[in-house]
Amino acid sequence: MESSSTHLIVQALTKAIVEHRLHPGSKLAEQKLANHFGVSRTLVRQALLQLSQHRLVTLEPARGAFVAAPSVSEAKQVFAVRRMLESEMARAFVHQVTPAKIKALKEHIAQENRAIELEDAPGRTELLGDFHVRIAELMGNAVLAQLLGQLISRCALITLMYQTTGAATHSHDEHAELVRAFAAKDEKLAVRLMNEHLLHVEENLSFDRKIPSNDISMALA
Amino acid sequence: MESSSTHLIVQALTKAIVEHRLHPGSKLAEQKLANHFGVSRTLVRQALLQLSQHRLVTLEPARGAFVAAPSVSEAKQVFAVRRMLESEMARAFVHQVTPAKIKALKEHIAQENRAIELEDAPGRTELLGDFHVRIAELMGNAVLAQLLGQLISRCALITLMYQTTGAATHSHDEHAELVRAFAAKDEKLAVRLMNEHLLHVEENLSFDRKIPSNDISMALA
DNA sequence: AAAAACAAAAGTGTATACACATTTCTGGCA
DNA sequence: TGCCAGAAATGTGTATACACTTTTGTTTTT
Repeated sequence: MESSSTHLIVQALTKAIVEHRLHPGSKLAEQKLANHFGVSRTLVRQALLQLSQHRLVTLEPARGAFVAAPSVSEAKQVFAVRRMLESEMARAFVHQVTPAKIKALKEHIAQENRAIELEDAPGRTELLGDFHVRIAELMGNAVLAQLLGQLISRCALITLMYQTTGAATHSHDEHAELVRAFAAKDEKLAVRLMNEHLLHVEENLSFDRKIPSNDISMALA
Repeated sequence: MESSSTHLIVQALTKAIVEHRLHPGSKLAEQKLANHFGVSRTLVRQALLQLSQHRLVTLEPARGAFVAAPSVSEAKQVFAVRRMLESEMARAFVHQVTPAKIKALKEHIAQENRAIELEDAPGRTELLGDFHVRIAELMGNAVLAQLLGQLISRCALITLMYQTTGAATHSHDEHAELVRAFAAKDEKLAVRLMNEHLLHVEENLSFDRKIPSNDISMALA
């Protein structure tokens, strides 16, 4: 893992965006970020470039960087891709389950539980997303895990805006159900549950809200 | 589409890598590239950073950039992801075929044909990969199309090294078969053909070769 | 002659400088 | 008052500078 200065900035900004401390549309001025992180604009620019590739920020020529505000249609496309990818991931996972893997997933779900009970919204959302990445990791497919991670943080920009506690516990329940299907090695059921789960997540989003912009130094403090 | 200076460099290098004019492992010295493109190191660095995110180059701290040399296991993971994604893409595509879309795919296949007859290896490989991206585009899912494009150019680093003319025509035939299944709206067949097609592509790679390094100015001339 | 130590060269990592574009502010004019 | 024009301020885009690291080549030592 690269732990360069640039990477730290990327992580910090990603966290701030995904945890919704930086709102979609907010301007990310290079010098302000540079001051905040105590580095030169050079490193900030590198970080912003990376984030724009992850689609968490958009770069407008000669105008600067802004926190991305994915359109409804883009969000739906991302979810469509997730359903394609993850339903097949579920199918493949069933064929390689082991007691250890089930145990790992159950532990993850226990963590989700804690976050939900504590009403820890950022931690909750992170864990709910990581569940899917964890499956990919347990399959030993790093490429899949990384891809999924990006898709999910891209979704997070949207889901976090609208996901309520109710929707969160619903997701959590479906994760548990999914793990039971895995444990039973029931391929068809697992695939169906994953598909429905993702459809539910998507349905629970209300695609029509206004989001106020925000100040950088506030959000990163 | 952004047509900034940086983007032009990314495209030029991507093309050179995918077309195998720059061999895996080759050093990409910043100043040499800067001289070649007539810009400063700044822009070259940005381009290399982007390419490293696309996994076409690897950045070694304090040592520089090198054309990526994906490991066998990484290649297999990429193919596994492609099978997951594309078999479901095929399924979804069947449910939204139109005569116009079939026509578009047939035209693409005609292009493939020309490239194969002309023994135009780079063009051939590009077209064979683009076939899959074209499907995603016809589905109107830009996210899917972009994701697939990256996966495929990542594969290209490998396939191009080992793919023979024979394998290429084989791929081409399977594309045609796939389109027939689409036209017949035969979901099961389309999904199966796509899966088998990708398995064949993967099987046709021989994962044990030596690749010589290469010089920059030669390759880009 | 081979290996180790040192010196020179080349290259990367980060900061800074400056040209140019955009935004914001101000003053004049209708 | 409201609006437009122009000027100051702010901010981005690219080049350059410089410290530090790696590599390469040379000399010394065994």
